[in-house]
Amino acid sequence: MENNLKNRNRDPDCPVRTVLDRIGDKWAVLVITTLGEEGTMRFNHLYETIGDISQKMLTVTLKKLQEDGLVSRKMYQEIPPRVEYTLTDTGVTLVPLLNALAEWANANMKGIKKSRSVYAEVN
Amino acid sequence: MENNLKNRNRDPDCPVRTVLDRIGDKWAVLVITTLGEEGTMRFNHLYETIGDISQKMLTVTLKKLQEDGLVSRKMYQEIPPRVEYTLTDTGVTLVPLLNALAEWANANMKGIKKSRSVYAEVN
DNA sequence: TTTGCCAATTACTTTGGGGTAAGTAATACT
DNA sequence: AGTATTACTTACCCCAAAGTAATTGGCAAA
Repeated sequence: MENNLKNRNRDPDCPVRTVLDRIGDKWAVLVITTLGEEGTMRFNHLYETIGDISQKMLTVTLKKLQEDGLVSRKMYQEIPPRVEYTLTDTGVTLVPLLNALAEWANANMKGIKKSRSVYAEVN
Repeated sequence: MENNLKNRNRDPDCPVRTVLDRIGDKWAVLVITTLGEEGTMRFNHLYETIGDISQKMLTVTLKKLQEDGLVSRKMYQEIPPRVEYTLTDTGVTLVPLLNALAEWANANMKGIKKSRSVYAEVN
């Protein structure tokens, strides 16, 4: 409660920013919410479910999420290769927050779109 | 509940993406949470409170938020000019969600940083 | 008369996110 | 022999987002 706004915002280690670097990433959010609904998934399953992500961005995003300990990766020594991705316990705790945002989005999209079109008319 | 994941994700009007376009923006989040704490603020007050945003990005961000109807702008015909920014009712409803994310960030930053450093060592 | 204030705007440059396409390893199938 | 599969990696390129720095307008105070 007694946080100093200025200090918080200037802090290079600001937790909010640390998190936004990941959560603000559209692909990361999509991966987390998708894993949150489907549980464990293989690479191509994620790739097809998300639909418009490229392989490159999926690889990059998964790597970042592993790095942060939000997603775990399990590789099977088989041919053809099999790799499974699952949310970690920490990752799971993020899902309800993202879902809350999604619900907010659903509830407010109409108003936002209307506001945008009104704004566009005036300008 | 019976949402089809694939359809949802391929939908160009997907609410989640519509919202992420704004919420995923680091500056927008900073502006909303700052206004959420301080109430009405003038341009320079926001500028100084956020600290490391440029005037340009603050202007651009405020414009986007107005466009979406999340922030209202009130201009006084005075010299030197005075402009006040306030969250709209819709904008206010977003604050607790963003604060929840901030709390999550605070609670999990330590773990994330540790995970990152462990990951860095291995690779 | 020069400076400062406030809220921008403009011009210019840089960064990097993200796309496409091709390549890779190792094996099984035809 | 040739092709498919899986989970990537690599190389190359583009464009929009964001940063920097200078400028504006109109008035008041030093």
